[in-house]
Amino acid sequence: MSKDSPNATSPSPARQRRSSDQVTLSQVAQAAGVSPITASRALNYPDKVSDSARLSVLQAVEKLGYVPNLVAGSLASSRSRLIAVIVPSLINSVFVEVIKGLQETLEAEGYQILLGNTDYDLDREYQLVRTFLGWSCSALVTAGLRHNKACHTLLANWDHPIMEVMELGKGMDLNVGLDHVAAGRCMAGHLIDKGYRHIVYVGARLSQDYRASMRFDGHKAVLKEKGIDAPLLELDTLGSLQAGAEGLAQVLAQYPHTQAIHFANDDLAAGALLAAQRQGLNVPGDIAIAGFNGLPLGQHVTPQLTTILSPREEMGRLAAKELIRRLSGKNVYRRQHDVGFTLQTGGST
Amino acid sequence: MSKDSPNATSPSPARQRRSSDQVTLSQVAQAAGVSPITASRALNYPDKVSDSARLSVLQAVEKLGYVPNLVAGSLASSRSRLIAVIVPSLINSVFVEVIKGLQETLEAEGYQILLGNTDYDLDREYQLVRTFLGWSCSALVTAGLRHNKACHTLLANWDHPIMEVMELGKGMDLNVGLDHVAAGRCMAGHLIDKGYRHIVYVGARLSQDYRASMRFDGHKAVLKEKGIDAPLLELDTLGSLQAGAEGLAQVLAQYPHTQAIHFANDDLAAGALLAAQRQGLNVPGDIAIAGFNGLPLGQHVTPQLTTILSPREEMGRLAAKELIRRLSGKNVYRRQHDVGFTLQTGGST
DNA sequence: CGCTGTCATGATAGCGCTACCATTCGTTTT
DNA sequence: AAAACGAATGGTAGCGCTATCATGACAGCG
Repeated sequence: MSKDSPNATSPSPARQRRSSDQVTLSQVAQAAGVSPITASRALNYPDKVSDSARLSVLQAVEKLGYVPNLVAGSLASSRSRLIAVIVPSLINSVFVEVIKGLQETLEAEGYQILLGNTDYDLDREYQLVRTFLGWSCSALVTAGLRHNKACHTLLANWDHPIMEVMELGKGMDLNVGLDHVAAGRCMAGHLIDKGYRHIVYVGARLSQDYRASMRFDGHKAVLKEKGIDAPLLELDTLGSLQAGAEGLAQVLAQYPHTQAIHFANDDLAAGALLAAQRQGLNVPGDIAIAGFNGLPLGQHVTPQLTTILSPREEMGRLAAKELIRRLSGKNVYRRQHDVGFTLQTGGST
Repeated sequence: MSKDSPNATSPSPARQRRSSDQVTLSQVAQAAGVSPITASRALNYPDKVSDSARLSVLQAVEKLGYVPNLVAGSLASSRSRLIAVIVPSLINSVFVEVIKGLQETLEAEGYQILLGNTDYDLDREYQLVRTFLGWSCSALVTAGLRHNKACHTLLANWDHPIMEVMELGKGMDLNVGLDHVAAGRCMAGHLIDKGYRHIVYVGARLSQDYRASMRFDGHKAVLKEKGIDAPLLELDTLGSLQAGAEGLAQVLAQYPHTQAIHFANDDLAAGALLAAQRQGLNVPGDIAIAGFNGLPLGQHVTPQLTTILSPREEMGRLAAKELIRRLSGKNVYRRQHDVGFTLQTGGST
């Protein structure tokens, strides 16, 4: 008579399925003496059920050790509380700080982060975006305004918020960042003001780190306005202290008259500064050094590094706040937010 | 007679649902002239269908711009290709490097990372674990062997791989890390060998960063064996260059006879070293300084920092490889992997 | 020639949850 | 007093995909 056992003479096909033996919401509902849908509401919209219902559901959850199946919930509601975050690199601490800002704000609102790393490859970015869309993410955060064609098309047809961070410009949807051309101009202006005329810009893999090349554009423009030549030295390694040391050596060899070096970031600049120190060069007497980012390290070397402070965690936090605002259905008045930057002059220039 | 629906005379209630207007696999199948299940197989198990079927499905995918709904797939198969990664901090670059190692290996195998940050709070960890289990993650990676009771129970009943990284010991399942007590012994031994006798250990928030306090345990044991006192200075800030500078000042004030400082990590140590430099102190003549981690910065300061190199990215890569091995059903012979560490002597001791 | 095994394909039935409506009941409105 | 309303709850039907079993075709084998 009993049909559940494997050896019974089952009349109908009685297809069985791996039943995953997880506690389900229905079981919770049964234990609480309510319908499944009421149990669902008790957990997701607590003020839509009576106090007594809510209480008995929560007790049943506790008693049975129920863990909600978010996959099922997302499928049914097509909402996921997942936020895709795509960055070009995790080595570069700059992106990590933005992630941190995003993280602390989003997690507090109950969102989880799906992390993707493109390694500066736009095709890789497209693949990641495809995958993430498949997870019905609530929103997508990506570093930078540049995407390949397929990616752009995909995102343009996607009806969830898209937040592009790091740089400022006409994005697909929301945008939080800073103006890198202006930052480049700012530092070049500072170097000019200090009286330097032979200035070399040193970057690492500018085709990848195109924000650094935007800063060079700003730098070059200022020098051009003054009728000064703007030589560029591009290193073929990732930005690092080591690369900075090498950059210094190459500049001294190729441009012996150089008075100041404008590095694309603080890792390079600090590397050069420490290398100069080891070689007994006087900074800024023999050579002035400037960076970008405002890493803590720059404030602990002697002389202190002249740099441009970019509010990275703040950028992440602001981006997260704007996303949350949008996701909770509030009106968005400004799609674009400039977080700005600050010139931080140290003894190195 | 006619209900609210725009045009049709629907006899039954004909409940409608937000149809999300996404291209579905069924549509792809129809366009390709096969059944949905064959389309599914063509995408997930390409060698289980005929060449012609696979081709027409792929063409239909391309033509319709189909993006697989991974949520639905996961619900049906109870597999997700998501890996939960839980770390205590993103400020500390050490964890980021482990994440990086995990990331590059897992992403290459088609897994995505769900990132969680506990801020050194075990209750927070429990919440994150609960959430992540709800996503039917394929595996979970967590930094450290310590969990609260609820978390432990939850994980013990979970039938997916669990990887605990950073430290070495009897874990719940898989474990990749290094022996922090031994690392502490190693550095203390080095300092003793160098002839130092007045040695202070300086850490930051040791109750949170209990791995640093394990290193202190090793340190203390060695000193005790030699009959030497092992004073401890605990700072109440997070480890940073700034905190290192403060640590140095406090040690000099409280323990004026100190010959060497064993810092819990390189951030602190480098901060102290740079501060010593600014103050005109001779390192190691006036005070010797040692750290832990082997951050690049340590190799660029003068004198070079004596430290213990921990293979962080390698730890992430190895953990990922072991997980993948397990997830693909292979036998696991060793549940525990010691990635070891290397004493790197510089001029600072 | 029938039996068995392999391959490609399909029909069916869920995975666990929530959107959508319907129902009930007590309260307010006219 | 009848009608209208809102709050709490429940029944039903999917969300889009895949596990399971069933089927038909064809090859190998005694």
